[in-house]
Amino acid sequence: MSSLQPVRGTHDLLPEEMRAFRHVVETGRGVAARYGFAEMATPIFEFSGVFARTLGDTSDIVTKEMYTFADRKGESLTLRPEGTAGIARAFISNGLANDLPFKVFYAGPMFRYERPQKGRQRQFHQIGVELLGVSEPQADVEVIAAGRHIIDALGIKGNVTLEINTLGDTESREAYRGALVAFLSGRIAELSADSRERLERNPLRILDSKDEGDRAVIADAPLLGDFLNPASRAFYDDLKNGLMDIGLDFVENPRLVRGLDYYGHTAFEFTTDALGAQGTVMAGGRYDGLIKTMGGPATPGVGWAAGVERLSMLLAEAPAAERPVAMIPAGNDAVIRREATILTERLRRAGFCVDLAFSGNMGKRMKRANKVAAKVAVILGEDERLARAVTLRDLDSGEQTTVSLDRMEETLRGLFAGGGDAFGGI
RNA sequence: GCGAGUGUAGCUCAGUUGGUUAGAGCGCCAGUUUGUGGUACUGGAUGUCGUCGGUUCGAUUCCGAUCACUCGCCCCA
Repeated sequence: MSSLQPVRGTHDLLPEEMRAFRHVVETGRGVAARYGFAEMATPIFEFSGVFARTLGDTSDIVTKEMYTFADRKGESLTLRPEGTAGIARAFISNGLANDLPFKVFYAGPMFRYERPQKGRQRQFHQIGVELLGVSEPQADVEVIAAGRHIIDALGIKGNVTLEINTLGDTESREAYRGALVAFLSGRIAELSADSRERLERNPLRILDSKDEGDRAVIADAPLLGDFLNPASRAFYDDLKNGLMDIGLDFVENPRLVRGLDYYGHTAFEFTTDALGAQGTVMAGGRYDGLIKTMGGPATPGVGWAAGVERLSMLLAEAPAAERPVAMIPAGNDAVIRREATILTERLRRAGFCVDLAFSGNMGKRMKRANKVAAKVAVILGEDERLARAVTLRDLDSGEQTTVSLDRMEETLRGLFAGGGDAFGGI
């Protein structure tokens, strides 16, 4: 094993893995486009304030997981830990509030200084959508439907469940927060050390604790549902009805909360039991206060992000690479080699994916053709050259025939189209 | 950040109760077949036994540290 290691929590994407990875991103991009989300990209680093202010200073991401550094001018920059803040910043920077709704899809690397585990890396990749400018719950329904559609289109292994909850509007949430803190303070002795700390910082998160003692206490805790004001309750009901109208199954999870401070109303997660502790595959919610908090015009928003690595690990089957044509010069004669290069380029210009065997005897070159899963071998030797022809061998059936050069592309297309009698009429 | 486990060939793993030349399967390379692949057969190469240090006559094996990964917590995608 080499001493040249990649940085902790980072990984190389070798071609085979990359195919699965790209399939996830391309499927996401394609499905999102059907829902009207146009792709955009923001820089992978921003001024640190973009994240520090928007994610909230109680979130773990801001308090201990950011890759922050000073550039040569002493400016504090941060590698983006998630995508929404950058999109929101771009939305404001570019004055996009005049053209609502604003619907975007994005894909790219994110960075968090965390302890790596399966499905949890320091550099990972997300795809995500954001829908800004619509305060009606139909927007939430559309965003969630796009997410479900992508997961279905990918053919994810195992069961992926949609869990939803409402955090209510600010008024409801503050009322609940007060009640919850009062309740938990009364039973603080029963709480885990982690949760005691969270009581001040982010009490809602205690609801999500995996500690058994905590869970016993939480079972008796007041429910957020009982603190929703009429508007918040109506919003949540509309969301649920909207999901049911289009046949999206969901499970209500009153303990589902969000780690980031900017969320309100809708919170949702798509989870699987196939990834151990990292079961969340896609998550999001509504963030009506975010744009204003960042200094932009008050604009509601809703969106989600999904982990590309997590999704690609769950891919039922990664798409196979395209089957090439193998160009096989017979022998090492300089004239044949030149001719092979010319024909290879000609086929590529004609749209074929061509693997040119550079060296070795014929057997070796054929083996290579087999290894790259070529569909057809184009054999070019002295006989063919003199006849201004090539021999085409179907590597699946073993049938081969010699065709004149001006029929090469046509015959190849026939073979790729799967026509059994592609050699017919030659 | 906390607790635990693992680290031997490109991959999956066996092994040495501390002893001189470290193994298998898969893969890779070559040959049987110098104008024909997949199957089969034959042969071959490859390791600072993660890294550094300690104990020892001697360490891949024992001890310590360190790095990486894995599992749980935390957090989240």
